[in-house]
Amino acid sequence: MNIGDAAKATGLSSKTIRYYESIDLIAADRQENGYRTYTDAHVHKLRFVQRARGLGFSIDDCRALLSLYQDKHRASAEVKNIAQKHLEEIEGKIAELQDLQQTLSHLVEHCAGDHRPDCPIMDGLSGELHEASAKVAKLH
Amino acid sequence: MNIGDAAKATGLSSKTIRYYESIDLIAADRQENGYRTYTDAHVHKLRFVQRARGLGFSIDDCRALLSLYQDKHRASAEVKNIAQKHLEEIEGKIAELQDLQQTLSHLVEHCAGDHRPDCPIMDGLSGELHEASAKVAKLH
DNA sequence: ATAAGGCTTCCAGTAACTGGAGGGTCAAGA
DNA sequence: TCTTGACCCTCCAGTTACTGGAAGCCTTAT
Repeated sequence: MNIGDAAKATGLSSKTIRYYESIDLIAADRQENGYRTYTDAHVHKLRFVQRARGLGFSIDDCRALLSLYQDKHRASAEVKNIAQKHLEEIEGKIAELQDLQQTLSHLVEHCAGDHRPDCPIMDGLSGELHEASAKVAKLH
Repeated sequence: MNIGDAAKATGLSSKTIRYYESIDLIAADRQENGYRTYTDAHVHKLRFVQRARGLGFSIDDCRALLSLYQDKHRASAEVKNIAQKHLEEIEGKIAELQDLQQTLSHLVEHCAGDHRPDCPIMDGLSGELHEASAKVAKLH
């Protein structure tokens, strides 16, 4: 199977597959003409990484997960540990974004959005943001 | 005021302030010895950008906001438009992350995390993820 | 005189690709 | 047989918003 077929089979782009090889994540065999060749085993690994990336795991996490994937004697605790950390990062990011969302939506709601220059968003950005946030915080 | 003092006054690092100058975001005056000089007006602009960045606005958004900040005849609609778009992006990201969080926490909860190799997380990554997601979706 | 600190510029690296240039390879149709 | 189009190859640059570090000047205090 050439790289284009592997790409179709995995949902990754050829570029991305070459990139993964360049960072020693997933190696491919080569034909005489220099073309990369992919077996079913290669495709399974690529799909594995594609799914892990889709869940937001970093390439480094993928590297670790891939090595556990191929380790018959792995402890599920190692896998869980990686996933748990990633989950906590995601939860942290959600909390951060929700904070921003609170502050921003408050500002946006109070902006007339017309031809006049007066603007609570600008007021917030030019120095009254903490006060605004404090007000929002009080409401909850 | 030298760059170090401007840094302390704004909460930005000297490096970052120099970077903002290098991308033509906020220019500084120069002394005879080549040192940058900052006035109160400079510091206000720097703080403005620092707050906007803190709310997650991109540098390009900051550029636009800064120009509106200095425009006495701006229409608040322009500001609101930028903020609204940004807010929508944030809400989109929150939704994405919550999706990941659902799927991941489901997988993590069902992993024993012991010495044995059996692992629902690995199962998910190696091909049963969609089924797992579907199950999670059904629960809600 | 020298040492400590602050200032300067410039280069490289970060994460994970993506786009594009320039150029081989292969199979099918005229 | 030639050519066309669809592949494939490598290498370089660009993306975001900085951050770290090297090499070297300026200033102030001891």
